[in-house]
Amino acid sequence: MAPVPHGHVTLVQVARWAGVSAQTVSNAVNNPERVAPATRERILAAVEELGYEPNLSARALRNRSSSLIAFKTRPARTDKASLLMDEFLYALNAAAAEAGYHLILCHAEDGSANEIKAYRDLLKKTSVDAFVLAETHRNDDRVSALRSWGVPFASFGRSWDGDEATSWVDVDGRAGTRAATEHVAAQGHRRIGHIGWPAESEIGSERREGWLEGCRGRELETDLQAAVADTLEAGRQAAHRMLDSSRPATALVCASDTLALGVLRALHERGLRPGADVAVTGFDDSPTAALVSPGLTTLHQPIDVVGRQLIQSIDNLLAGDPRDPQHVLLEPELIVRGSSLPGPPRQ
Amino acid sequence: MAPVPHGHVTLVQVARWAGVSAQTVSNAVNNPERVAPATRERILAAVEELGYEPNLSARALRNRSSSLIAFKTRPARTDKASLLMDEFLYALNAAAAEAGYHLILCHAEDGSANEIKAYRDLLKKTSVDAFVLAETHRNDDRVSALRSWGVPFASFGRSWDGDEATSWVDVDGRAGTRAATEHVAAQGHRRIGHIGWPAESEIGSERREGWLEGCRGRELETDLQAAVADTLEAGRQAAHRMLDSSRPATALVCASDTLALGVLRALHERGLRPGADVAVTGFDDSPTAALVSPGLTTLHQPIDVVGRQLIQSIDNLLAGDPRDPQHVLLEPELIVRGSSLPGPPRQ
DNA sequence: GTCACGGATTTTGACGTTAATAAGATGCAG
DNA sequence: CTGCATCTTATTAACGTCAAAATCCGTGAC
Repeated sequence: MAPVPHGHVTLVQVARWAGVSAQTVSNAVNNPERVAPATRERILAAVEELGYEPNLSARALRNRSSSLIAFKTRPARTDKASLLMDEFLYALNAAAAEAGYHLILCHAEDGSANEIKAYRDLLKKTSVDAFVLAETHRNDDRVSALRSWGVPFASFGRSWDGDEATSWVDVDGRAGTRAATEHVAAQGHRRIGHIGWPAESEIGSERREGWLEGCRGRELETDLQAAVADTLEAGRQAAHRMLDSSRPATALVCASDTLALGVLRALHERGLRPGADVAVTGFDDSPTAALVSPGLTTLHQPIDVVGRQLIQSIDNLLAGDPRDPQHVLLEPELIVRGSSLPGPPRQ
Repeated sequence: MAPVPHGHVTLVQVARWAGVSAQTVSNAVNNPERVAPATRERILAAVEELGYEPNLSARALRNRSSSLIAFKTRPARTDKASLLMDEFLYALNAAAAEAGYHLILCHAEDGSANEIKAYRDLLKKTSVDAFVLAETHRNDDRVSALRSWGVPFASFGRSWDGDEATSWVDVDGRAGTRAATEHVAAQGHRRIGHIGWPAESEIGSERREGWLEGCRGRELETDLQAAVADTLEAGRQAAHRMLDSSRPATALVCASDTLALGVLRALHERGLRPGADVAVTGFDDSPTAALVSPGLTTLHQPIDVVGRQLIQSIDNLLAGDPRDPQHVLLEPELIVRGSSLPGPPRQ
């Protein structure tokens, strides 16, 4: 199986074994067409036999390219419900591995200056091939920094500055929220409120737009709306306000599961039943959404597709593919659970 | 600020700038004591001025050591409440960065054979310095593989085989569960049930032991116990059984937040109030625990300490530190919320 | 039979770093 | 003033890989 105990097998050893020069082995591995079929076969057999794997450090040194893709993790805020970044990281890593890349993690304290410094350091030190950004926003310093360095990158989150040159993959929050709104409207709700984020948030604005579109499509009023921080407590208070209104909401479409869970808490405090009395929807399909009683209707992001697409884009970029910047907008999937359905709460 | 636009700065350039040889620059950076103070100062100024960062690929090639630590991500199971691995990854990466390492992610489909293959490939290709394992279990193939290759590693999760040679960091599930049990006993509960995992799970067994110890310390009966899969549905059903008993439980101590959420669902179905009617506790302090109503009493794992300790251990290992394998058992912290307190549910 | 062509293979050198070793400078004892 | 130890700096070579250039060899044209 593994005839070599340790002592990494190198090109030269394979070459000796196959009775050719090191360069020919290199060619057999990287440019098969340059090598005569018979020789190639013999070499590949040797590679197999000896368990040769090219040394990436040497390759990186020689080629100035490491097949490393960098991604910066961020603290898992425990007051948020969403596992999105965890799932994203897994999906991204799986896609990277499939395409022959490795993911290297970057660490920086909060603040884009720190982050940019960390990127630059990593770049100098390791010749990473590309970066993946997440949670981009308007006037994102990271984008301009990476662009000014000429480093390939792709982002999970569209380029909000109308920057056509950036490859990105995003999930259509507007379409998702509209779908949620139309879903509750289809259950007969006419007073549909929206609890979202402040206007500074591009993502929040998109989701609010979706709710507006959903309401307008059915000629429903859109006076019940709140723009609050993404915390459970903020959602709870906003829900109370909308239920205290003279013409209270019978459905609340939220910009996140966290906010929706705040709504559920408010309903609980008022002795109202989610679904039966007030329909509630969230966004992100966090684990919590499936675990609360009744289950929370929410929007699921096709995160594995996002990962694959980003790697795909980076692959194109690195290959110098002419049809360069790709822009991919994916539809989230509405997951209907008890919180938006009338009748006895079901799971 | 950055006088060099791109074109990585190398040792030789710094050397030229400072009027010394490349080796002297290398020494100034890595072995300051070998260089005369005045020269050192001049060189470090040049390093600063030119923004020199050592190229890790070249270093890895030369030294056969990359300052890379590998960690395998696993799929984020969306039916689980816990963000533990997400938080862990962040903590580990932060600690690694602080100590001058980088985290490289490893991908493998489920199954320890795949995982071991992935480890071996990574090792051959990148000369990673060390591995971090998580969720170790009895007869863990990964441990024997890594040991047989002579690769340094440390694990989050103790070595269940009584293997003294492995460095590990773990959280004391037994002490945690005992604390939870004693906490509900202190609220006056006398019929305390336990919903945990099957005996194959070492972690589950530890937690069950903690409950047993807590009960025995107060001479309470221990007949109400269940060993089930870690799903919400299993927790729900187990709770129903224990509440259908002729002498039903008034408190349920669970091995995970997921199970505890199943219990909450069962209570909801029965019209019982968590805390007031039946005390419930979980384990892991998942985001969900803080977000449900009432909040779920649970045990918080000091995950940042785990990360730092693991990197510390690896650092020692790599330094060839003689006081080699470190074993660190940390206490989880009991977070008391409404689900285990009598009276009106509070948050 | 010579020569040009082209495919297959090898040689050479460089990527940036550092261990090992050599060389140079300084000081001090004899 | 010679010789030797000490401290500092420089030279050499190697880590494994691969692009570029050089070499080799067989084919076919003239």
